[in-house]
Amino acid sequence: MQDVARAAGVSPMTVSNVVNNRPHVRESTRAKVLEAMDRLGYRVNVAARNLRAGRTQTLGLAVPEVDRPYFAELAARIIRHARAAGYRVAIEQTGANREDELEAIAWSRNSLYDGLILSAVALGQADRDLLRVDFPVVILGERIFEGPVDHVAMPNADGTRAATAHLIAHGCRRIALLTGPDLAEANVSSLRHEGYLRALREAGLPHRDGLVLRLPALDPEHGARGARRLAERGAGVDGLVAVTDSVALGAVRGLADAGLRVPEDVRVIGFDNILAGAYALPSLSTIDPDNEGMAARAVELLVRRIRGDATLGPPRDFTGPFRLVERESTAGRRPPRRTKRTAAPGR
Amino acid sequence: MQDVARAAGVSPMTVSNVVNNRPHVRESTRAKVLEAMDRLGYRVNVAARNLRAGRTQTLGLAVPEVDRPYFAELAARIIRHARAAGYRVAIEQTGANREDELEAIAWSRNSLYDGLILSAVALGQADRDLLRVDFPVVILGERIFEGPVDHVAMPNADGTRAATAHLIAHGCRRIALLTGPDLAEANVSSLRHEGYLRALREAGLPHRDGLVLRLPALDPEHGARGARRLAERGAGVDGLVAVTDSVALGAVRGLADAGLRVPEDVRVIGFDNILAGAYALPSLSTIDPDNEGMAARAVELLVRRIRGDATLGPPRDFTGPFRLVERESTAGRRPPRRTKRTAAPGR
DNA sequence: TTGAAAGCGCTAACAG
DNA sequence: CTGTTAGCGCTTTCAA
Repeated sequence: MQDVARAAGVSPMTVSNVVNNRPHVRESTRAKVLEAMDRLGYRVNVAARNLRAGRTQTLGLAVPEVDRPYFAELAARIIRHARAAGYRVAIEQTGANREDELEAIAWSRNSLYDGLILSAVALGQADRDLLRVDFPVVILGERIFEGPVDHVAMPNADGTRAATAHLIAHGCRRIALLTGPDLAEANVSSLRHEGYLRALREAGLPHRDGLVLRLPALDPEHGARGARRLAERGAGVDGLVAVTDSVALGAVRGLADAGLRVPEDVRVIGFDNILAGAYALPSLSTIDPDNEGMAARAVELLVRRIRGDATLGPPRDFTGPFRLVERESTAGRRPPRRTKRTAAPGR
Repeated sequence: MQDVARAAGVSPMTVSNVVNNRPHVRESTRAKVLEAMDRLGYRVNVAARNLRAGRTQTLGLAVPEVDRPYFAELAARIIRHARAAGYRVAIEQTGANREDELEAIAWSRNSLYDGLILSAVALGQADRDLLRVDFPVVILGERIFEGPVDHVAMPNADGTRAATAHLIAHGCRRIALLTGPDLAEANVSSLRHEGYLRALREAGLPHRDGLVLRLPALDPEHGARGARRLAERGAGVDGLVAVTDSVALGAVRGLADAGLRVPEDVRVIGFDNILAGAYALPSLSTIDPDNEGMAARAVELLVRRIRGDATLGPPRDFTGPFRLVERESTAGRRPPRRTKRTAAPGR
């Protein structure tokens, strides 16, 4: 910048003003500076700017794994909204473990990001105090009640309850649940598990322990394996709720491997409404937790906290609406009439 | 840091040495400093460190869209390898357009990242000179011949050629191609298109214009739409090559919508070996371009360039091997007996 | 083993 | 409209 200033015959300050499109620069001066910048191939040093300005115009986004479709789609949405608000997004991968989630917060505070959106899956009630930081953080997806930071939560229990009730309404009586590891903390798996139990209770159906499988990871591989195990046990399952769509898609596969058809033999429903579910065969029924709205709200909240918006008040919990998306995997024995969607629902 | 130094009764330099785990610090001093850091809740300011050190220990990764499974999986791999080499990764989204890809390079040079891995889809031969920058860049996926930077390329043409030959070997005679927009530049779509044509030629099969569909985007939605269009045309297609797995999965769906079964009526093969293909129904045959090897090599190359490794020589092109992964979508008329194995991912 | 001095490149605040 | 001054927090260099 010094060099550009010298070359253009102005002060570094004026160069700075031009670089940042600030007003009060005469057109002729601006032109001179731009010419010099161009000639010398000048590029701002963002590190210096960040240091001086004390902010980076960058939001951190910490997710368990970038290659799980739900989080990949979430990241794309967050990036879109952040960009619209003038921020870039840096993605951190936490591997779904508590230490890395806390580490993500610690790192973020090292003046790397102006704020952090944390898609927490391993943090729980007990970590409340660790979140008591003087740094804008929004927790996404989880519900750590009364936490010291803003939350954009999913209707986990209500969603799974609706999903389970949907299967019951379609005549299923022996409904299995594929869920995740059983941590002490309330998390996606336990909350969704709860919704499943509630729906059974409300319908007066017995809860059978053998129909609940806890998978070590929420991905298609474990979904397929779990579904196969259920089928091989001969539990007579006629409905299956998976706590995520990734698991549900794997489960459909696993059932097919065991010779069971979806939805004829077993109806399957997931949670998340990932894109792949709409194009799967059969297409996957699911709970849509208003992903777009959650992303928009998380970014909006975070940006307002960063800007010190006083009208926000103390940290709050937001839980959005959900919508049951009915597709082929839970369709009636006879496929619906709308020819386009009904072709080859089985296999 | 000043504060910590004062509190511990040492100089800032000593604090710095402790923070960075440098040797030559007496144990008792280290303990004193750590205690003070802890008590004051000290956090390094990475912006300042970056400015002073002139490097950020961060690699940029520019991909068209983070939520396309191929790129999401690529990102996860790059992050893993980078972390092993002591770097973090910041992901940029280019939206698959030329301006943003060039912009990614420009931004990266603003002392934000130490190097950039660019998964270029819109840059071509004509942009060679724009890549002539004094900054470590590795291009991934594309093949801009004789470019001024390192390339880790995919065996695009050879892969699609093998995929097409595979269909021919299975008796397909009217093989369609679902490819991407037809840019002037050589890109994924055009290179894979070329491989398809070569295989037809080598088998003495006629090339029919009506069997090649150029989709506006390489996603399941357009894949499904394209496949439906082909089916409705009554082109009598018995095989289908898609330039990516995402398109192929959509195509299977579209064919089903049109009442065609895969593989019985139409055999389908994709390219990329994304995870979802292994768990789809039917599981998707595909070309595996050694994704793991490509990611490892890209990171290794970039890191060596950053470190100024002189043994590397001038920029080079690397093209890895590929492997045809045969799954249900191209299986013989009778599905194979080994149901278990077909679901196993070819990772 | 520790410390002092200097400056990375930029911009806020104010002066001209 | 443009320039001067000062310093963000850290680390490289060299001396003690």
